[in-house]
Amino acid sequence: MPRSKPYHHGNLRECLLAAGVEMIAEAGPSGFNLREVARRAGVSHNAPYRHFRDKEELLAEVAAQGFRELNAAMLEDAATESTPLGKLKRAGYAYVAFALRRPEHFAAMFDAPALDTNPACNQAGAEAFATLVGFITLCQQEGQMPEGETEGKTLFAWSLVHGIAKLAVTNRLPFRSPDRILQFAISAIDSSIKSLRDAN
Amino acid sequence: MPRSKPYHHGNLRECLLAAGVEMIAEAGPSGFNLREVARRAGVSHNAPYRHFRDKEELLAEVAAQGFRELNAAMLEDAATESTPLGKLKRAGYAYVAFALRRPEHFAAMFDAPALDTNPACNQAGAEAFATLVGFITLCQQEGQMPEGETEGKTLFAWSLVHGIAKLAVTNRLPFRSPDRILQFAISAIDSSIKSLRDAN
DNA sequence: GAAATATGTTGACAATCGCAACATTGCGGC
DNA sequence: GCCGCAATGTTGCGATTGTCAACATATTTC
Repeated sequence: MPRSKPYHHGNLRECLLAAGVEMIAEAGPSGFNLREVARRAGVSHNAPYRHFRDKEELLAEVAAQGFRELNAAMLEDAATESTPLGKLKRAGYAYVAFALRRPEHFAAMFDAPALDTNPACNQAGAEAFATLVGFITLCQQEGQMPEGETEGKTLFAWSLVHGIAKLAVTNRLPFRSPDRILQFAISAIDSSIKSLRDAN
Repeated sequence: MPRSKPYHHGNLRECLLAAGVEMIAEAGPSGFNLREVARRAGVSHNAPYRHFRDKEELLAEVAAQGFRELNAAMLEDAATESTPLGKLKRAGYAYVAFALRRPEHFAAMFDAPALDTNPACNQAGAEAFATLVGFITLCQQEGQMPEGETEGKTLFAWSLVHGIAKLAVTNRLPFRSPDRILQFAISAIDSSIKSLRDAN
């Protein structure tokens, strides 16, 4: 049995991450603090420094975890559709739905400054992006979208859903319920996909 | 001369706001702190509390100032075009350009939690939104866009440019220079406007 | 079994937010 | 012209937090 359990606590690193995810969900990026995370994990306020360089690094790992969940949600939702275009739409829907479901976590994934310098976070983010690229490539291969400019098309789609998600999460959209927001998201995604199909 | 100058400092409130704007530009929302703002204004660390309830309120006013600048930039840029569609495109361009020019200020305007509860900030934000609504209405009146759904169309356009701006500012777009980003923004805006013109 | 290393703890310091108490300045009523 | 009062600014304080340094303890390695 190679390295089954670390030293004292058991596996403090994972516990801290879990506590961090929990705390982000409750307090958001501004209320997030190392000492409380340590408290929740039942260790002293300095124990986290054995596993993370500083608060920022722990937060970045929490964000990375968010990207993985987002990616999983997109893949799962897309799997319920059979056509490439259907999958793409569903992935966009899942993106917005994730933001609505975990607003604080979503904020932690994108708002933190210099977050793009963390390897784990970048990796996880790139995988989520790759999922979108994959769906668009699929659309192109099956003739449901013009060839070429795959990256540009993906960035266009991503920008739209990201904008919707961000505005929704910061309460900038004039809809009262999450359902109305998702409804708007669907119609916006539909419109944008039309423009992706027609133009180049 | 009615109330030309307040009491001791002169007009501390305005000074604090200016210092706040300056500080946001340099340190961003996370590095922003009341005491440094007070220092820059040359007053004690508690003087700001006579003009703002707390740090959050000062930040909200700084954000409101940002919305006014953003709005002015959109109006100014749009004025260089004569057609309604041209104005709309230019406004979107100005939106992204503003975010690139003042990334920290842009972040302060949208990332701060519970920022939507501040009246001044809401007011300024609503005015910027109204500018967009105005351009789209104009497009509809001049027959360059189908009638109806004005708000929905505006939200669609806003979401797109906001997404581009946010992703750009957080370094998520694979472009190296601001110029390349703006170039992408223009093509994305063009695509989206096509879909607004064609579909409903 | 002992040395080295990984992990966790205690204590300290500086910075920050915001409160409370105090000082000063300008205004209105007489 | 003078005095009380409210507006404005200051000093001092406690609580919280991030992070460093020194110390303690458990695990692995030889």
